[in-house]
Amino acid sequence: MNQRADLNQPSFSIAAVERDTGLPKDTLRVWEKRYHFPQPGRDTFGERIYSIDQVEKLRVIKRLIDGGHRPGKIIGLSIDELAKLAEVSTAGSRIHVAPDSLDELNGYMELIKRHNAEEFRQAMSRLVMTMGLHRFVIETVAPMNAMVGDAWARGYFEIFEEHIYTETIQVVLRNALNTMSSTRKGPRVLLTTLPNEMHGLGLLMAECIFSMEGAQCVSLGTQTPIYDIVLAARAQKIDVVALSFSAIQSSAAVLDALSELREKLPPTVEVWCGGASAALRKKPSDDFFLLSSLDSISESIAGWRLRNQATSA
Amino acid sequence: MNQRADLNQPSFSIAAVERDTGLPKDTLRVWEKRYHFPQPGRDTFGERIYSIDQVEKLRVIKRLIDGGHRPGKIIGLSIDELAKLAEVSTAGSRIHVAPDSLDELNGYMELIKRHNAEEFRQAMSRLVMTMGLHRFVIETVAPMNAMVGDAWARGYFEIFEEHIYTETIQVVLRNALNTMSSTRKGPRVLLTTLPNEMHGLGLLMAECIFSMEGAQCVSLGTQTPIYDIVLAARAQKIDVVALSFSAIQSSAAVLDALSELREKLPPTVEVWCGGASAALRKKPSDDFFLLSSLDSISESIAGWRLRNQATSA
DNA sequence: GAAGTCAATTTGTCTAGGACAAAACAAAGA
DNA sequence: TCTTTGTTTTGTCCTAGACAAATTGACTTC
Repeated sequence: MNQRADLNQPSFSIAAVERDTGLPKDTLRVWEKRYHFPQPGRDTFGERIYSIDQVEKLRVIKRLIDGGHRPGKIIGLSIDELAKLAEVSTAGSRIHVAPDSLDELNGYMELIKRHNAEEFRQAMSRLVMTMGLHRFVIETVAPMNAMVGDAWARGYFEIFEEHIYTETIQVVLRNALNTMSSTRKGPRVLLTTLPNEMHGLGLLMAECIFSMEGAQCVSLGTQTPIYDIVLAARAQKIDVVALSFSAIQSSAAVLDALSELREKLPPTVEVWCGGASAALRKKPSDDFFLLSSLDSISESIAGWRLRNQATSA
Repeated sequence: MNQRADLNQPSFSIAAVERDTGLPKDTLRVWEKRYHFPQPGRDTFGERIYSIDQVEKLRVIKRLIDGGHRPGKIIGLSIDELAKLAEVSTAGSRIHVAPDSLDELNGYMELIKRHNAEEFRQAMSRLVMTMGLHRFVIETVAPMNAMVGDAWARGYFEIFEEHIYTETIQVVLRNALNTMSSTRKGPRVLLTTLPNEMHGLGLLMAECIFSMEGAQCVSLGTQTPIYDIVLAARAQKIDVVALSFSAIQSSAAVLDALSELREKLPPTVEVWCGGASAALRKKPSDDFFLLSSLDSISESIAGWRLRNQATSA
């Protein structure tokens, strides 16, 4: 219920921790028993109170687990050791940008950090104009998302700075989308996220690419129940359901949901999935088609056109 | 884990039911004990298996509960009785609009119901042009929000239709916002919602009115932790923090949070609150200033200007 | 008749400890 | 190097009970 009990030392209920970290209550309790972390205090009613430090450590741990580490091995480590581990494991992974543009991107990050929100917005708007929307999304927004995520995990960014970043990019992308005239030639694509997935920026980026490839996009925003995705697909005569996943959710839940969606959707409607979630890459599945990157949307649409050139109007 | 036990009769694990209905696992188990519904079967491992009928009934029940009914009274009813109840419950409620424009608004609702999403969007865009943004927000969007909410509670609208409505209005409003040049004269206003409050449409409507009154808006989107609102207010040199509340949250939690926010914010920064939440109207409070309607934003800004004409640049 | 107070009921969410399948790992064999 | 086996780890489910917060209903007061 209450998120902080004391004045200067904010504290979290188990439900709040679940919301903030993505770790289910059951898991939090069983970790406490098995690994002796986190060891929350108790309030007057015997209910767990997590400190801000514990929540932050849990977030780092969650991130590492999503990246392939195992709970038992890392839970005992200190914050510093975890941070070191995080750097090592992120170092060799994505964020593959040309080194020179990396400097440029870091410059934009600095704008946010120095709270020049307006200047940042103008810089982004200018970039869309000069690079074009397609390159802007793929070469600027995508890597910056990763950088902002890292900066936040490392404690360099505050939550509100991430919010300002997200909001600004959203404004710029939506503005660009508005200026695009809608075609009537491509596949009808329904864009949304499953329940519990609240990150809408990936969705918006996908919508940009889809639209530029000539798809007719219908966005439902975030968190649409499976049953309603099915209803919407029927009502809107959808060809492709495109879903976006961030890294937070548990693999089992994601795959389960996708299997249910596939089952309830007419066989002619395709399911395309993209995003950072490791769940999508675990095993090849017949339940959905994996968009391995934003780039692959173009090819996928071309493929769809080939498959459907006979039937499509 | 497994979603189906039988071939033609899909069945749901407790996790799947939680995802599809929004009812927490704990609640599902305690309902079973107290009200003897739902009474799921068990698989070989003794785990609950819910039938599709049970899930559907749960969805209806959830909707009625969100609409103010109480679990104990309605869980025993049959599907038909529940459906009847849903129609009656919202029959005579608020929504105060001129009767002639009511017909017009109903016409727009019909567009969504008939899934002419594109036509609806165009109609809305046209309205902004002819009425002007100010009147559009207050005379069209505000009452339509209420109508859509009612339609959903009555079961006339599906969730996905509400999503399409929200998404469309958002596109139209953001587009209108973009075409507005930013001034440098008015108060700097930070717009956001507290954690657990995910409805962003009210925020966007407020941002439209604020901007037209010459305020310099900084939006953080939804769900900003209190501590980060304070940080952002300092970093962005904010004069007014504007918060939006929908009806869902509990009064105590809202008032608690507002009191905490007021305490941590510098005294010079004002807190303005608006939205449907009953919590705001319970008692007059020194912690915040109540924006009783969207109209009152204009007067409030005028008042702020008077108070600050000496100090403001 | 409207509004406030207080007790009784309802309802959601937390607690505890235990169980077990599925996933991940490690070690042996082909 | 690749499969196959056994072992450990790990997440999610189970039961049963407790209790505060929210709601209701009866009662009193202005």
